Amino acid sequence: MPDSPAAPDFSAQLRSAALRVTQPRVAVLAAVHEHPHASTDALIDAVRGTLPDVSHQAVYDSLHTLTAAGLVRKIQPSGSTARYESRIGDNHHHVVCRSCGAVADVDCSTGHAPCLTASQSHGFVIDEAEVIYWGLCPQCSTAV
Amino acid sequence: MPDSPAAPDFSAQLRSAALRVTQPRVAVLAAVHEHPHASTDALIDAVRGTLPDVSHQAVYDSLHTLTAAGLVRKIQPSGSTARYESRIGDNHHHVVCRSCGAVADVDCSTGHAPCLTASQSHGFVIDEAEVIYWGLCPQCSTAV
DNA sequence: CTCCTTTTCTTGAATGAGTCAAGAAAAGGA
DNA sequence: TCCTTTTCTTGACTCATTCAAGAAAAGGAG
Repeated sequence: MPDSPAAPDFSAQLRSAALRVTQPRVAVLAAVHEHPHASTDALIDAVRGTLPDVSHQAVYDSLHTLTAAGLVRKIQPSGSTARYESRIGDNHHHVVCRSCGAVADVDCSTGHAPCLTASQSHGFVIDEAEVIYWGLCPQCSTAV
Repeated sequence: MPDSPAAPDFSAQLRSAALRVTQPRVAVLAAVHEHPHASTDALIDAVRGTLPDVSHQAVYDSLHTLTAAGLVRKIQPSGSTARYESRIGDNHHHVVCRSCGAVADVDCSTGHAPCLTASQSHGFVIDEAEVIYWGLCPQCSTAV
């Protein structure tokens, strides 16, 4: 009996990724969905909202596992601790505020796996192009 | 009397940036030029090659100062510690090996401040687009 | 050239995100 | 329901980076 029809079925996501369904993992997955771009610390707090006694380690482990399984994506702009998001597989990018660290999503404008074409690859086999736009968020740029 | 005509004049660079010319700073600047994309740790070692008794703190301070002055650029791909390079002001990007962490430069292919155009800026005032290409370096991709 | 003020460097301790490790508990197939 | 494997808890630990206080060096003034 699904109690929240609108919410994605996290258990099913875990199962289809061949992962065991555990309370911490479901809670972490839910937290990442609820708080896009949240830091590990913020996620630990969020998870403890529903599961008061999870260890930080369980959250770290879950995040690693979920990231490895591709259910969650880890981003880590310079000067920031690790952040996670649930929007995956659509090759989108991020804008990061230099002042407050706020993060927002940006779709890939150029259309076709755009930035994936490096001018010289130096023999590297490239599989992903990560783009981070740096600047100031509305609040910080207004606060002169 | 310049003893190394080919080498950039680091003292002059410091002076024109209105920074005091100190041995640690000159040595750090030289080390960054000699070892592009080196980690802080590697730079500390390099600097101690010429200045055996510098404290790690002096190197950290110098790197901060030089970065703030724009004489050096800091890059920090996910999962890596801080790295520094002396190639600045030409808006180039990087390829990073997922396996060994090797870094190489990539010029901006699209020509005109390319990636600087985000599709939706969410009200952010964007001043820089940072691109990191992820993949495997020649050695790591060959070592099957 | 010498003095004085300011900036920078040394030394040593502290912070904090993230990891490691051993045993206890939970998941899920037999 | 039992058993094996995976995952979680607990608690210690690592390592890049930062903080802080005093000592030393830089460089302009005289």
